[in-house]
Amino acid sequence: MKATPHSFAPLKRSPAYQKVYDAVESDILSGRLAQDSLLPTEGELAEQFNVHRSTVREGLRLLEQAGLIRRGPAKRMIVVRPESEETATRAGRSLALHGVTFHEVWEAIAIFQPAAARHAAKHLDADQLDALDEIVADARRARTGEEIVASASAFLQQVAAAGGNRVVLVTLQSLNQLIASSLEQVVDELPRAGRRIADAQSSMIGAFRAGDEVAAAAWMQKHIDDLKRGYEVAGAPMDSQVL
Amino acid sequence: MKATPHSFAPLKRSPAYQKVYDAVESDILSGRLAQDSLLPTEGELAEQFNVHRSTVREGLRLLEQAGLIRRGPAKRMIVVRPESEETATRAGRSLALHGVTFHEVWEAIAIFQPAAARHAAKHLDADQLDALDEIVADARRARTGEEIVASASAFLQQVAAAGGNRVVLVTLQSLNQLIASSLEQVVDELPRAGRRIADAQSSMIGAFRAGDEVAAAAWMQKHIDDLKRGYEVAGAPMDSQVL
DNA sequence: ATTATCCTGTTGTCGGACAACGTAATAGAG
DNA sequence: CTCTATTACGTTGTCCGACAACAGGATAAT
Repeated sequence: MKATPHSFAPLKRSPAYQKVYDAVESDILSGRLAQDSLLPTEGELAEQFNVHRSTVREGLRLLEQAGLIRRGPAKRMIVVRPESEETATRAGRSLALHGVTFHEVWEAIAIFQPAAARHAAKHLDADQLDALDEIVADARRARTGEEIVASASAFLQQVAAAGGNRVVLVTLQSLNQLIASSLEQVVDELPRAGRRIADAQSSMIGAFRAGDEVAAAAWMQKHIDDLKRGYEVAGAPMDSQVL
Repeated sequence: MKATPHSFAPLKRSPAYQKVYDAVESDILSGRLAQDSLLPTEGELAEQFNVHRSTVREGLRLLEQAGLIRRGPAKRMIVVRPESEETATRAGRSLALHGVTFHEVWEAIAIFQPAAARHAAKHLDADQLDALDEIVADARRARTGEEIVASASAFLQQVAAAGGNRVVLVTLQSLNQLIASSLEQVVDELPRAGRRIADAQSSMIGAFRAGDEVAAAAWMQKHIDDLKRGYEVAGAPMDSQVL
């Protein structure tokens, strides 16, 4: 046996379009390319990098999917920051691909969202409380399952947004997105649970107004249990995969 | 005023490369394209979709960046599932780009991780407890900041993994990744806090063994406070951006 | 049997071309 | 002179065709 004395890294020669991506990404991350600024035209980039326009375009597609650039005015590409919603979508899809079940998603929400509610109780301001009232009003008006899902999702979202912590918001956003997509599959059976959901939301708002963290968390727990109940009543199996 | 009677959706005609992406993505998500299976060659795809190979390639770049395909043997593309660490990294970078602060990340963890600890107290089995003991032992042995960060991160990870809920795991993974990268910036000052951290971990394990949810959550809270303390002692500003 | 060599299929890159589309500039109507 | 219609132009989206670089398998030579 020769016994490899030292194994060097595979020494990957990345293709040119990757180099294009790296170069532009670097300039975006470092701030040399400001947000909302227009990217040079494909032709200019091709000239600057000294590669063919097709190659530039492949790099642009990478940047596009990475969420770092977007079509701006006149079809030109502009630099943007990845929207949290997109990131949430991507994260959710990744989980879905791994075959996570409704139960896992629901459980994760049951764990995290009450904690977020407790935090929200300390930070919600008058405007945000009004927004919550609005959402509950919508919920009570809701007749179809779609509307109920939408309002429940909006409610959770609003609570997550309280406190102005973007990390908390994005984290819960992806979870809410997943649970919503699951609930939408069984919307027809949800109107039954609509009342219970709205009641829990109302009680929670009461706790928020009183600044009662413990009660807020408890009501959130109940609210989330109601979501599961709706899912179960619809006869959907808890271990079915989300998507 | 003409008064628009009804505004139709912008009716976006997506470019062909986007259609290619959508078509392939759909087949991957639905499972029609199995994991690890080879994608048809660019030429074949071009023929099937009836577009030019350049167009196909742009679509492939989108799929590549989306993490749905990867270069396989003989340079051919193969179908893969996005790895959760990758997703976590991506989510983290997105947040970093939005300029989230250390405080936001820390706060998010302070909100979520104790809740996860409470959940873990109900699900940790003997093996997992042993693994935690191992981690604490490492923590006590740790001299450098790097080692402390690594063990703290491993500890949080292990707690997140308890209960076998992948959604919980992935969610906390990205947060832990972010906080770890911040702490690594100030590792030199961390050894001071090493002892406190290890003590909190030990106490938490005790609570886990006793199945005491409340105590577990409380100790986790303390543990996370210690992480912040370490950061503060290092003189790093809480509102500094993570990266 | 093992190694060196050629062959073939695919990707990476290039050059060029043209239609579709938006924007900005220009001419025309009031 | 303002406002609308039209034209001209710049840029993207897509196509065509071509070729070198490479990896893997088949083949020939040792």
